[in-house]
Amino acid sequence: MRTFKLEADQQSPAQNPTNLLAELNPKQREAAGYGDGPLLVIAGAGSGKTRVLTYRIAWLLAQKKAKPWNILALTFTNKAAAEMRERIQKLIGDDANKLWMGTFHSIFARILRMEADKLGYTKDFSIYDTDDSERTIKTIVKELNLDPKEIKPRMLRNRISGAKNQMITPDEYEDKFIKNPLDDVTVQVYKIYLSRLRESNAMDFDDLLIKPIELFRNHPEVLKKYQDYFRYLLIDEYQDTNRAQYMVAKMLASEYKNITVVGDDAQSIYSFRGADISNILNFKIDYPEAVEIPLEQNYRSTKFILKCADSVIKQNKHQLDKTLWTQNMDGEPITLLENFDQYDEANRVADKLQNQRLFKGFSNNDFAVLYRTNYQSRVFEDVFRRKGINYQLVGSISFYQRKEIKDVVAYLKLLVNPSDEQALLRVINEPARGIGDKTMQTLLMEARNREQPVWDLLNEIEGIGIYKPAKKRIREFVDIIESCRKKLGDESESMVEITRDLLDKTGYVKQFVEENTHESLSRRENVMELINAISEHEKSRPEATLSSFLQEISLYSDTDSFDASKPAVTLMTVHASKGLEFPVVFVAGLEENLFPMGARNGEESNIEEERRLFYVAITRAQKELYFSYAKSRTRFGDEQRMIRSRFLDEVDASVVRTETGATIRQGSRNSRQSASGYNIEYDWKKPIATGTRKSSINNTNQRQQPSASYDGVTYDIDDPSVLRPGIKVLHDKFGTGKIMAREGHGQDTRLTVFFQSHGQKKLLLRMANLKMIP
DNA sequence: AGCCTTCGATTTTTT
DNA sequence: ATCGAAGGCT
Repeated sequence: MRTFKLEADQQSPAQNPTNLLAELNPKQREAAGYGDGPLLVIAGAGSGKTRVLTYRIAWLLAQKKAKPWNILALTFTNKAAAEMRERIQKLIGDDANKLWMGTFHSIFARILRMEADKLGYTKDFSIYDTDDSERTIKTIVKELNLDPKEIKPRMLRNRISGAKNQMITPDEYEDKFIKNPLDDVTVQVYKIYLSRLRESNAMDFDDLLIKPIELFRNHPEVLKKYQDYFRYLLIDEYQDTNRAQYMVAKMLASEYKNITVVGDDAQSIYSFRGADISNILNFKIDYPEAVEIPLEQNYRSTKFILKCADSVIKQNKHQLDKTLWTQNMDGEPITLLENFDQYDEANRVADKLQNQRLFKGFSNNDFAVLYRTNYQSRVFEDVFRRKGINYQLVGSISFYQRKEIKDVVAYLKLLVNPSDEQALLRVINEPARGIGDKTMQTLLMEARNREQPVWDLLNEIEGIGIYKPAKKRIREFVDIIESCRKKLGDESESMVEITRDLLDKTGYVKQFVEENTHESLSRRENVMELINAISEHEKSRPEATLSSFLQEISLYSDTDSFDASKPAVTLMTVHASKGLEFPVVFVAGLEENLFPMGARNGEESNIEEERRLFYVAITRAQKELYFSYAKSRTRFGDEQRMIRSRFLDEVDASVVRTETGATIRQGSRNSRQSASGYNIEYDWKKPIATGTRKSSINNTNQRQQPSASYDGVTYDIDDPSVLRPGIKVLHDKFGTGKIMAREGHGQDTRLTVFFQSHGQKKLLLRMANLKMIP
């Protein structure tokens, strides 16, 4: 948002470097134009953090302090990196393409590719995602004759990943942590897992951060090379770095100490994957000469939204004290939507949103619906589809996690990296070609005994005791892979052609065509889409290889696909929304055990992180903010009563209203309920802005068409889902009445209403033309 | 070996 | 409610 405007617009900053920082506020300018040495920028939500980073980079270049390739900027998502690069490009032009800018994972994957031989890897190493890691661990658990049902591979993976993140080796784990049999198993599996990865020429996500440290430690000359190369190091979202990221950054910066970190402790929401908030808190201890610059002016949100956010974060005990302020307007109060169930919730949000679009000139891409867990998106998708509201779903079931995509990718990984055992196991019998479980188990055992990669064994299966027909099939399989692999080195063969050839020979796509179901055809479509992606990668860069494609997609996340310019409502998790902003935000599912989640037995640290997450959600909003919760929700297939989130009791009640204008003051769900169980005690002294507007519209209607036997205030129903048992309504013919029951959804909603003068009536909502009475 | 049925978990959040 | 995995049957 450009709230700030100085005279800078008269001249493009790129044309006149001295004016480059003119459009920043004094604090921002101080940060962006800071000279050499460590710099800590504590940037509150919406305070122009990205702006500072982009201008700082542009400034460094303009001052000729560094060439573009001497600057390394690390972000948390590819999307953030791409956006920053784009912004810098606008300031300085195409030199922006030469900057080293990307996620920790992608940048270090690149470096590891270049230095792979020093670590005993080839540059074509595979990257294992969480799923690959878990499968590898499951294989190990089985080999140890343990029951994967008892010893859950997922749990082991979490433990091992946790250890790796904190850079605890198996030996150290053994020394420090063995207290029970489970720890024992963990160490055992951990050790085998590490060697299995190495044998497979594969790295998991954690390795991409740890291996550079190993590299730099064992090869000081390599470290020196990169220290000299990356003269300026900038790190975004520093509060979410884990131990390994912290270490690698420290190593790179130790020579010149030109390290700028930007972060906000209030927005630390990734501790579950090892993020360590003390990294940012201790920055000044690591670099005593560091200068700290706080950015506290918010340019994003209204005063009300900011006040709300502030009241939330103030509940946290372990939080740096800071207060954001803004010159923006007060704005509208925040509205709380109270709903029956998740369908009611989605419908209500949809109606509100359409209303806002109609009456306030918002468009679809001004809206975001944020929720705690991905599965909540389903209902919204359903309802939005039915109502014809365009939406874009961010995250959730990732394209690259679909089975058919993972299969094809595994084929490609196997081509590029023959040692990739996980890929081999995945595709050797996909589609089914008669190489079954028994055969593979035998081969795996034999491979372990001979300490040989399984793939090597496939070429010499003669002496191994396996089912005869399987041998022939294995030979056929090996032939296919090797014939395709040969083409890899051939300049005249395009990546797309090789892939097509592979899919042709293996019959992978044919199976979908033959099956000819809705499902299988969609799978086929997905595979075609993957081929498109390969084609595009191939065209994008002359030096592109299958290997570079695979590495790129391994680190691609679906949040990267978010497109702010799409004319669609955005649906995503709060986590995915970090760093983004929307004019109108709906925070859905504000219920105990959902948001906050996992708050059993009062683990305070956990709750504090949930609260920070809530804070992140609130601070995404620029102009209007809605909270919503459902009293009942279907989870695991059955209905559950939900209690509204404690967060709703914590927010500053002076800036939040229910849509009928009631306060949401604390304790209302215990002491202020009507007999029907709904809060119908209103505070009309402070009607919310939208309510006032609605009632004035309603008043004009009333004048044209006086209602039966009632002359009090009535309210138009802009959203039918407020009509619930206990609510008083006015009917044109029957006069005043009280809703007794409600059934059906949408167009079909029927209400049972008891009218004082006409008795009980059943009405079809869309025909009844009801008004609401306070 | 491959299909079919049953059973169980799944719903944190992500590179 | 929906999905994948394990186990039993052909």
